[in-house]
Amino acid sequence: MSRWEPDGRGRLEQAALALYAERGYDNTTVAEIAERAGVTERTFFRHFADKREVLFAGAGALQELLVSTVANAPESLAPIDAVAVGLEAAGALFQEHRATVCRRAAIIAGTPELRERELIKLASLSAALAGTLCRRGLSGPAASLTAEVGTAIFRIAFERWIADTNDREFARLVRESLDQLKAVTAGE
Amino acid sequence: MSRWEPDGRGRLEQAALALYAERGYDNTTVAEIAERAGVTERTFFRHFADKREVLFAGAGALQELLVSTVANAPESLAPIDAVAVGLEAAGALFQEHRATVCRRAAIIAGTPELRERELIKLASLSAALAGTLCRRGLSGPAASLTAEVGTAIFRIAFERWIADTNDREFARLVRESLDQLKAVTAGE
DNA sequence: GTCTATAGTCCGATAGAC
DNA sequence: GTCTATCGGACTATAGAC
Repeated sequence: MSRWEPDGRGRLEQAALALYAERGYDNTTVAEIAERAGVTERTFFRHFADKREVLFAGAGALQELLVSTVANAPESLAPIDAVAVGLEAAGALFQEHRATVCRRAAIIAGTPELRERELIKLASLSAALAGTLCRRGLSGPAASLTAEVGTAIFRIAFERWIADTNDREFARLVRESLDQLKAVTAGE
Repeated sequence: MSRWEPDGRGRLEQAALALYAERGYDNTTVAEIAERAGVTERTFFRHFADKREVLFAGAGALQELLVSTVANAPESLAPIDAVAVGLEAAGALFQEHRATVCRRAAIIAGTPELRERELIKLASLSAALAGTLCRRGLSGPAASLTAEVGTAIFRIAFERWIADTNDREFARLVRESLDQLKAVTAGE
């Protein structure tokens, strides 16, 4: 039996998500989140660098899964297709938590500050991806471009997955977006 | 003769750029910027929504130029090539202010907070571009994808333009990146 | 766990330009 | 008179320092 309830970090994440959804991000103070989680304000800032970061706790795992999947994809796959395989694998991470992921997405979409944070997470994803592609033998500029295109596909597939009422699989939306991309860039 | 020196806004922009470069973004307060510009802190916040925005005053003009160029590009051009033409035109906006643009880029690159803001400006660019492409008759998803790819090319061409010691033309770097993109997505 | 700097908001007042 | 730019000061919350 410990002095504190366990998993303060997890409770902070839940409290934040709930409060942001209830009354909006701007109308929620860190003090309120901490109170609902049963910890002090100070504890919040020990777990999360700032008020936004609490919504992006899972980003690291997503990035790791994506990168390792791409790194281990068959050599025979073209770089862009290796990336697609990685995106499909990453998609599986939130495929089962659809309700929570959607709530979270709605909060982010309605708050410019949070959109900024989301975009820099995606930029970090893109940089990590580019590094992995380099290690697969792609030249620097080509790797950056492929990674950027990969995250663009991720963004758009995710958007469609959220909006989709038919609950189609994320992996399928990735494939569709990739095909469309190939069509769009095939010009000349 | 007016009560105040004219163009307080412009002076604030210059003061901010200078101070951010001298002592870093984090070590500069809004009060200091205002003081150097000869206005009060309050005036700063009437011109700029926050401390970051002062570095992105020109973003609106860039976006307008890009969008109108794409909107007026020949119908015969494939969407992705119309976007490329727009990017080249946008590039001309900073081609002549190389020194200032580079200083600004260096400050942004070294400050995560500013990178976030830059990314959301690019996202706004992408959204505006997608709208224009829709008006050119492209379907929604294809327009979003093309716009995302277009801003990816912009990002990478800009990066290379900044790093380039040979002072190659921005337009040329856009073309090179586009060609590379076509090669990278041509797989299968 | 407390203390503090600073970002950013809100109220109102003032003075010139048109 | 209306419109727009300025200033003054008090106020809250974030975030970092001690």
